[in-house]
Amino acid sequence: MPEQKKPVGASAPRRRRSAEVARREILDAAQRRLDEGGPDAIRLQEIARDVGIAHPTILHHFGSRDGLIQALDARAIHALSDDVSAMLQGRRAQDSGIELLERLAHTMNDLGLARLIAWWAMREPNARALEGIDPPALVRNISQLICSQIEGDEAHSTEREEVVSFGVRLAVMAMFGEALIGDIMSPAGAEQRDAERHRFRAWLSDLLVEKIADPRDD
Amino acid sequence: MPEQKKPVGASAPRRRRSAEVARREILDAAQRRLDEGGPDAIRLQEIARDVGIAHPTILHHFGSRDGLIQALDARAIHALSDDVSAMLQGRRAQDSGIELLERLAHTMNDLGLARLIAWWAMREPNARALEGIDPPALVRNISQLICSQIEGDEAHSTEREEVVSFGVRLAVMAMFGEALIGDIMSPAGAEQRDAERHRFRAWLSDLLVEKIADPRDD
DNA sequence: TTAGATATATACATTAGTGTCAGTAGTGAG
DNA sequence: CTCACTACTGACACTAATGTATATATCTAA
Repeated sequence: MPEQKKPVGASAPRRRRSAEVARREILDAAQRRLDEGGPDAIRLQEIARDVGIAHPTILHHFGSRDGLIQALDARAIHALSDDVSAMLQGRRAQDSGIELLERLAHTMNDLGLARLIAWWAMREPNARALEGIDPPALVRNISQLICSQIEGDEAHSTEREEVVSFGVRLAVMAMFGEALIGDIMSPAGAEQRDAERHRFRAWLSDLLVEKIADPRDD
Repeated sequence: MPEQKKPVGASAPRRRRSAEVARREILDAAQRRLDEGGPDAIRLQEIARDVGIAHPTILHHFGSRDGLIQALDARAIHALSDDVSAMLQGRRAQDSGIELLERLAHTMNDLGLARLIAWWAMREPNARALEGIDPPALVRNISQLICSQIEGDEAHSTEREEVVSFGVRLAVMAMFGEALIGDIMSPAGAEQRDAERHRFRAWLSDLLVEKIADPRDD
């Protein structure tokens, strides 16, 4: 009798997710791997183990490793874009300082966006847009919104708009940098880390609001 | 007759470098690969081809791929450390603003330090020191120097020193961020890129000098 | 010139990771 | 209940990258 090829003992009971859920779980696991071990840690077999599936299942859902990475990029970018849209909608001038910074920091840190963007930027040093989203346009939108809030819809000069856009970009870069290397540079212990970060953001927020609100140049 | 195992045709004339030179050339090539294609592009065979050697030669000099990467890290970190030391030596209060920023930007961009640090931070999310160098201590040194320059060696308060250290860290994070994602966020075309960056740095420098020099808190 | 040291080369072994294939098992619709 | 659909699996093929073993060429020093 030929040894049975099929059942082979009792394989683990199979759990069947909807395609959507499966994709989400896989992406979450991949994100976790990226956060914890860097780009090299994104390995189909390990991700599959995390999720509790076999690695060909990942290929079934994403086509290839590259497809998975692209989906990872796309998800993060759209999360950020939605975030920004929400900001643009909930337009309140007063709380814009610290709250915007905290929100940005949250997206960069907790959602792992900073790492993802950094990795992406390393892979594609010359890219100008990602997933159909145009970062300069986002920056410009935010800048113009802030301009109009400050000056009450008056026409603002080009120089002024550039300064505001500098401020926006500084905020983004700072939160990006903080997410990636903030811990390394901070002298604070693990307990005071959060408090110190908050103080830093408050300080930065003050700095930006002050400099941008006062149209004092030079 | 057994086919000859030895000479096999005329192989390319062999160039012999000193170990030091060989190591440097290999590291340079690896750095270039990292800059252009990200971490995944660091492959022994390709690096070897760039240098014009066989890949086992790299292993001869660095022991393993990991050894090469560690050497890459070490070189960059020490370059940065030396840079900082030089700053601390050439202590002039006046030009400290824009020149320090430009110098930082140069190290981050042209020497590829930003990419290397980003990659390193992604691989070792929980590291506190690298290659025996303690970033918080560097930050503190610079902060104290700036403090004493401003206040003429008076005793400065702890709060004040924190503010200054915030400024230093903001500068580092901003230049780090600019090196990695500055191009993506900038609306400027390739020609005006440099000019715009310079304006941005000048603006940031003003911002920092202004805020830090004036001990006006709240 | 010779001898030792070592930088470098060729050829090969090994492994790890992606991708393929053919079959299995949940699930929902009729 | 049956059937079609597809998420899922195990086994395997393939590739590419690291690392090893051993030989050779080139430099320095005596």
